[in-house]
Amino acid sequence: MTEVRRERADAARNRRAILEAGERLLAEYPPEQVSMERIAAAAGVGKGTVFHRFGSRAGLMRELMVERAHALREAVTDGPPPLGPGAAPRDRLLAFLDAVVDVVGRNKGLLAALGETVTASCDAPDDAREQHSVYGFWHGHLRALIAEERPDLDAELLAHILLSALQNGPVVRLLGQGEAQRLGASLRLLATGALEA
Amino acid sequence: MTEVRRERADAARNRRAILEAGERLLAEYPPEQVSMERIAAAAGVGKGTVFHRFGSRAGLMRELMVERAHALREAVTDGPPPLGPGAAPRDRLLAFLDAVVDVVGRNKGLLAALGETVTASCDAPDDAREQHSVYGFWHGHLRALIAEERPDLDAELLAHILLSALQNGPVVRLLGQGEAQRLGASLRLLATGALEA
DNA sequence: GGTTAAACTGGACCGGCGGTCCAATTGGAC
DNA sequence: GTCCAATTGGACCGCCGGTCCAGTTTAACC
Repeated sequence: MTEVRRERADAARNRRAILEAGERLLAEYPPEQVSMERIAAAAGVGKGTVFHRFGSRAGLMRELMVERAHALREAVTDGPPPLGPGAAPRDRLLAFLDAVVDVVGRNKGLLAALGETVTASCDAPDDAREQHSVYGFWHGHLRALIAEERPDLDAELLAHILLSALQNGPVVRLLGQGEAQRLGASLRLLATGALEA
Repeated sequence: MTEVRRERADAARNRRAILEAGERLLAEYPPEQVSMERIAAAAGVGKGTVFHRFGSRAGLMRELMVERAHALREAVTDGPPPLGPGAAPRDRLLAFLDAVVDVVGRNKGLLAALGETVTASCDAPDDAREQHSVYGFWHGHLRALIAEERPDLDAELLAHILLSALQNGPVVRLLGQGEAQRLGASLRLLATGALEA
């Protein structure tokens, strides 16, 4: 039984080119102006190639988001406290909120595009798939920390509410103007207020 | 100087038909499946008529939302306490949160469609226009109540965050399953926690 | 009741989107 | 070098939001 048929060299090269082109375009234009065709052109490949590798627009956005959130994910699961394991749940939660705000702040357009995806996918899919997405990971982490600190609260829903701020248009606009610190402060205020209620 | 040229009878009739068709379709299908052409067909008019009266998809959605939110708006400005003027800001705020959750819960798809509009319009427009929209009114009311109770907090941003829960996909899904009470409870928890911090 | 200007109507039409398809090309195991 | 499968890219599809305009309807005025 040989290896599972590696990805061809040119395919890997084009995959990188597509991801980088998408990243660059989303950093410069609002998501509704970044069509799949434009990404393909900017990457120097055909449209069919993009869909062959990523399946759909939502698939590409998901991969982009996974890339951007990778460092945070590792810091949470394996890194040092207060973000990683070891600190008190309350401290981990506050540190995580700041870190998430930071990631979103440095990728304004991307989260918006992902938000549309999340919203649209809420009509049919099984909840299991959500667990593998970036949103699912963020939500699961928040929920676990809240539940650990205050098992009597509705951690599931509170986690959704805290994250939903990051999909709100006016809030994201503020983030784009460098107000990340301000958003972090208000989110921490809400979180601590709920935990101490 | 005579009256300002009333709307013609057939135009008024078609306007009603379009609004009712849109309302009906949005109640039954997710917003991305409700195209302007479908609304026109369901209302028994041509597509051009719809665009003539409402300008754009966003315009239609805005009008629909204004209709749905009309009762709440009046209750807030002229109705009895605790929703209307007279009660303590804190009580008005909690009552308002419940009322907003109720409106959104009975109009699942509509807010989602409006959310896309709000998000998209965040790239160019002056903030003044936002004041006239339903979102603008809700946000302004919340902000004023928070500021009145706790002038030291970031009322502007906190109001946005509280409202953003209503645009979050998973949260709206819960609302669609009759969990309005659960959402109201968590929002009240967050609000009271912040006010007492 | 007839005249008339303006408001309204609706369907053909437009560019662009996400997504599909498949003939031609390319890579790499042997 | 051979050969098969993975990959490629652009033509193509149906649909969308939005525009246009020739024809129709309304209602104000005489």
